[in-house]
Amino acid sequence: MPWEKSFDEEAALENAMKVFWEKGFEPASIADLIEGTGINRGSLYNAFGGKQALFVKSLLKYDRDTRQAKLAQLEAMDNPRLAITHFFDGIVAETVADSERKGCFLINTSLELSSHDSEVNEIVLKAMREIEAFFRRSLEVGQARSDIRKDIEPQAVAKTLLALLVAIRVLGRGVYSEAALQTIADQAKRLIQ
Amino acid sequence: MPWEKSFDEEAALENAMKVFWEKGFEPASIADLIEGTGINRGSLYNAFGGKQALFVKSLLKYDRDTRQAKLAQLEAMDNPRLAITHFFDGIVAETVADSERKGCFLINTSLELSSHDSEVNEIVLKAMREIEAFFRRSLEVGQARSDIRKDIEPQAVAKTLLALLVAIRVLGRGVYSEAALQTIADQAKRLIQ
DNA sequence: GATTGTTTATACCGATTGATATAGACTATA
DNA sequence: TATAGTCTATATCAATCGGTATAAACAATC
Repeated sequence: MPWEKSFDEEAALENAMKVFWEKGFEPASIADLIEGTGINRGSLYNAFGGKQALFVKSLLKYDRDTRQAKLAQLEAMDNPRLAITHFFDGIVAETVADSERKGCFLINTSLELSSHDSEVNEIVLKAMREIEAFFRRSLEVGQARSDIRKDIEPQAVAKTLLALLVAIRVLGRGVYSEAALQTIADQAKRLIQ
Repeated sequence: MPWEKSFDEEAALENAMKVFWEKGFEPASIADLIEGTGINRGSLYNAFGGKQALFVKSLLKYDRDTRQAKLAQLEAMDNPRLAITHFFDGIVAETVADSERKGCFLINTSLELSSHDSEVNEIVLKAMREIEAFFRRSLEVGQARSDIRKDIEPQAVAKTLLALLVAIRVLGRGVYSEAALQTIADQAKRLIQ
C-alpha cells in the first residue's frame, strides 16, 4: 500500500453540503463546490462521483446530522409537550441566527427538485413523514399523560404543526422578521396547550 | 403606417408566465419561452426586453390576475368568516386540480429568487403583506359583527393563516395528498371559528 | 408597385455549464 | 531507491446558456 487518503472526506462533504444548502442544486456550480470543499476537481469526482451524487450525499448528511439528530434529542426529553415547544422555539432561533437565511435544506430542496428527481424526492418525503410522525406520537403520549388537551385529534394537529414548521422555514427566508416568526411559533404552541 | 402588430402580446405573456411558473426562473430557458409563447426569438426580445424583464412582467401578471383578483372577489363577498373559509377551500381545490402541481408562482419565486433580486423580492413581499392584511381586516370586521370569536388576536392569527396558506402551497407541490391538505385547511378554519 | 415596419428564421457570439483526461507532485510501502 | 496509489493543476471537451445580428418573408399604407 502506498498512501492512505489524505484529505478529510467527511469535512469535504460537510462543506459541499453548505454550498448546496446556500445555493441550491442548479445554481451551485462545480467551481463553487471545488472552492467550498477546498479539494481538487479530480479528487471531487473520484471521491463523490458527480454533482448529482454529491448532492444526494449532502442531503442525506443534512438529514442525518440535523433532522434525525434533532428529533432524537427531543424524543429523549421524554416530555412531549415541552419537546414540541422546544422544537418551535428552536426553529425560530435557528432561523434568525443564520445571517444568510438559508432556511431548511430539505424544504428548499422540496421546492427546487422534488418533482424532477425521484431519489431526492424520496429523501424529502421520508423526512417530512418522520417529522409528522414525531408530532403525532408526541401528541398521543402527551394526551395519555394528561399533559396535552384531549379534545384535539393528534393526526390532524400533527399535520398542522408540520405545516407551521414548513411555513416558518419558508417565510423565515426573507419575508418575516423574528417577531413575526415567533408569533407563528406561539400559535403552534397554543394549538396543543 | 406599414403594419400593426400581429401577435397577441398579452397571450404571449400569459404563456411565458406558465413557463416560468412551471419551471422557475433559472431552469426556464429562452428556448422554452420561445416554444411556450410561440413567438420568435427576435420578437420576444423586442417585445419584452430580456429574460429577467419577461420574468418580472410574468410575475406581475400572475399577481394581478390571480392574487389581486382573488382577494377582490373575496372582499366583495362582504362576509369575512365565509371569505376566509372559501379562501382555504379554494386553495386546496386549486392545488389538487393542477395535475402539474406547480403551486403558487409567488411563493415558488420567494424561495428561488427573492434573496437575489430586489425588484422580484419587492413584488413577493408586497403580495404576502397584502394577503396578511386581508386576513387581519377580515378578522377585525368579523369580530365587530360578532361573526368571529373575539378571544383571538387578529394580528397574530392573520400571520398564522398566511403561514398555513404558504404551507398548503408548498406541501401541495408533492408532499401531501388532497386529504392531508384539506386537514390543514380545516384547522385554519377551526382557528377562527 | 415602392416603401415601411413587424415578423420569422438562422447564424452567431462569448461565457459558462458538468465532465473527462493527462501530467506531474507527493508519500508510504516494498 | 523503485513502485504504487492519491492528490493537485491544468487543458480540454461538447453542450447549453442568454443575447445580438442579419436577412428574408410579409402585409398595410402611399
